[in-house]
Amino acid sequence: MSAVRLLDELSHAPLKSEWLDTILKGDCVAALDRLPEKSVDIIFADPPYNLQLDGDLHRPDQSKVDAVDDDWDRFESFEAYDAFTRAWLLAARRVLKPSGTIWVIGSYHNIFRVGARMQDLGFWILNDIVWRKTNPMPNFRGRRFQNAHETMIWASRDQKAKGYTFNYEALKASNDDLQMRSDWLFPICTGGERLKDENGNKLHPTQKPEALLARIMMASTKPGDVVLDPFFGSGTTGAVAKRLGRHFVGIEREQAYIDAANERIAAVRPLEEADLTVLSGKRAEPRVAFISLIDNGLVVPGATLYDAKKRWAAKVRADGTLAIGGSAGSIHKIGAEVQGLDACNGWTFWHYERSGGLSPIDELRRIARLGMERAGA
Amino acid sequence: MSAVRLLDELSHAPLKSEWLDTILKGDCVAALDRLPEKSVDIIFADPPYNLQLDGDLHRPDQSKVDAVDDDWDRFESFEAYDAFTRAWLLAARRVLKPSGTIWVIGSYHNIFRVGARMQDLGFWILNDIVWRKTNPMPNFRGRRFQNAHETMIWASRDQKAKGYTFNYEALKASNDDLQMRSDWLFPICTGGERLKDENGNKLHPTQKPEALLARIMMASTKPGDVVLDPFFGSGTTGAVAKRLGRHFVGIEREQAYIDAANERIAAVRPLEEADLTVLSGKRAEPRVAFISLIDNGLVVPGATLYDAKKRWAAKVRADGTLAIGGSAGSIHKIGAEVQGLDACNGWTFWHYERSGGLSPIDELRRIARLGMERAGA
DNA sequence: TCAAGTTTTGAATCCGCAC
DNA sequence: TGTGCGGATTCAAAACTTG
Repeated sequence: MSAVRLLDELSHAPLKSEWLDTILKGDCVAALDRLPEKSVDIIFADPPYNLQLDGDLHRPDQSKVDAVDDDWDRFESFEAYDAFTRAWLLAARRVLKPSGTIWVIGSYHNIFRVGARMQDLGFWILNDIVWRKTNPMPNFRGRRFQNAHETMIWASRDQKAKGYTFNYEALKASNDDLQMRSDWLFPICTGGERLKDENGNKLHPTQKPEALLARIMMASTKPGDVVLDPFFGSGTTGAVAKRLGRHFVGIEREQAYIDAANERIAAVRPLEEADLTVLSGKRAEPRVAFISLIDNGLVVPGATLYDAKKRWAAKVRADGTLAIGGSAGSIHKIGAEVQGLDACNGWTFWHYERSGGLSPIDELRRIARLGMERAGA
Repeated sequence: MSAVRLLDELSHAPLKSEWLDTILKGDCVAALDRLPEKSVDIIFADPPYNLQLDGDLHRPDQSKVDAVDDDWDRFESFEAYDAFTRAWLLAARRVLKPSGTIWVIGSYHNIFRVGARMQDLGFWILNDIVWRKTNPMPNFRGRRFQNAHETMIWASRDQKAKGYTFNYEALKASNDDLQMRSDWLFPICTGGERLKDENGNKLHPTQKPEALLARIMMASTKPGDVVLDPFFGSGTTGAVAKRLGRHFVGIEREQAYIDAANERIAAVRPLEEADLTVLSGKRAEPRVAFISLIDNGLVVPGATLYDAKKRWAAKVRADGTLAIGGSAGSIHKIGAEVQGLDACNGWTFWHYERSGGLSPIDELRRIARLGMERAGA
């Protein structure tokens, strides 16, 4: 693999072959237009999400949330965002080989608009993939569900496109011999992997985890393929491509990001060819919510639960809380309350009645887990 | 809850009040237009997915997969599907209360188009929710990832809409005291829950699991609310609404589905009202003004309040304000000021001296609330 | 040097009533 | 319809501090 080079941002001439494994500086569409048509095997795009944030958000401890308020994420309107999306998708499509595929990541703020534009332009959606975050930011005001995932769209160039790369067998082998599902579980990018600036602050507000890109490339590219990233940012795509023996092309406007990405990629050591076969994903231990026992029919609303000695009896409500006397709350809260303790494991404290007598609801949790494990919860 | 009734499909006159807990037969938009505006609390919509299936799909054992190939799932083009989507969303929006919310479920075939149209019409997305299936159909050809989830969009009527129902505390209590995430795990609808026709075949190709609808209603409705489902199908929404003490309105074109849904809903026994109580948090507690503690004699003018570590001491004045140094104001303002913060909860920050040491004035608020309850305030 | 406790932080469309 | 303000609200993991 050749060294990382930086191309002249002022030129508009078509590029020859020296663009492989380099970062093109400049506007996304202009840079794409300089690349030869049908020249890249896959595209990974992490475009601005158009978050439309309004005012500050504080945590319960009054600290301020460091929001994404960069200029590049501000658009006048949905129409402006749509026009931007259409333009870069069109330019990207020209560059993509007929058998190539494209990945686009987004959140609910933008992904629906992006997906609709992709379909309008003739891209053929193969899957939507959910990146479930192990450690998402909470919802601090308690007014919505915790936004715990992002969505990726995987599409071929058009409906009739054949021969795209999908390493089905390798993915299956890496997933306990089960075919890989459309929901993936990864932590967000933190720790040593997260690039920092000279002040120790995060260099880029939306750096993606390398594991995510590795899964994508292992699934939909072959060694030696060319991966294009039109919103290169901190260069995760380039770092993973180099490590996995793929070529990359990045496009990025900001010099600070380009410099950091070049340095980052230069430090990457490619894997030995023999190690490129299978990369395994991480599994999390399944957590069972009490309400899922109700969902599964293992517990019925209105049922009574007891402690082991039947000193207390509490009623299950449809919302998944327990009620006893005047108070209601989670199985843990109510268990603690009746005992006058600060904390209590409701799973082992509360019991349900069955033929032989009382059994802890933890048994029901075990049963529920059997179903969840199949889903890799 | 009144019995299920079937309304005349030919009439176009506006409906009076007899539409509650009934299924309206006919075209979705025409039926919506007959309902009063701003009359339903939430909408759950499971529109046609526009699957665009092309030819038959066979399992490895050569058996044919029973695909969704009904007429109602066929559209000429994306444009036709968009027009259909826009029309029913617009009609649904008129019927929704200003503080109401809407849920729409779909797959990658249609959800991006639906989501974009929703944004175009002014709906404000609150979350996208991923339904992860424990038992999805495998991908038989091994050319894509196993399509193991569907996506739901939860949105308010418009950006400024306030006061929508979200039972945050109940959801959290039912989930091991962790806030509910945007990825949910449920099995697909099978077994006894799945409606069968006279030949023992599935009655409806896309019957949704009741647990999914129960989670939705427990999250975003109160008992007695009205739930509208403009694509009623086999009536899952009605069955769950009745069981959970909510009203429903269904719209459906096919008589066979209407008949099956009516029969199904008639067999549902509602839960006891006591089991339907929704856990509410501090936000729902009655307001207590700090000065009422003085009125009640729980705090005496001239008393000194401290923070937990006695770093600051402030004096209570007869008008219900706190004074410290040169400044005076509410318990919250002064608490924030001494800490140099923008905001502060004075009830938990300030403490009063008693025999055992310091106690937060929030304790006094609780005592005051008990008095208010006795007085029926 | 290690263990234990504390602080920090991450793509966030994050309030509702009274006046 | 806008403005003011009371006061409610967080999970996982890394980084940092203390013993």
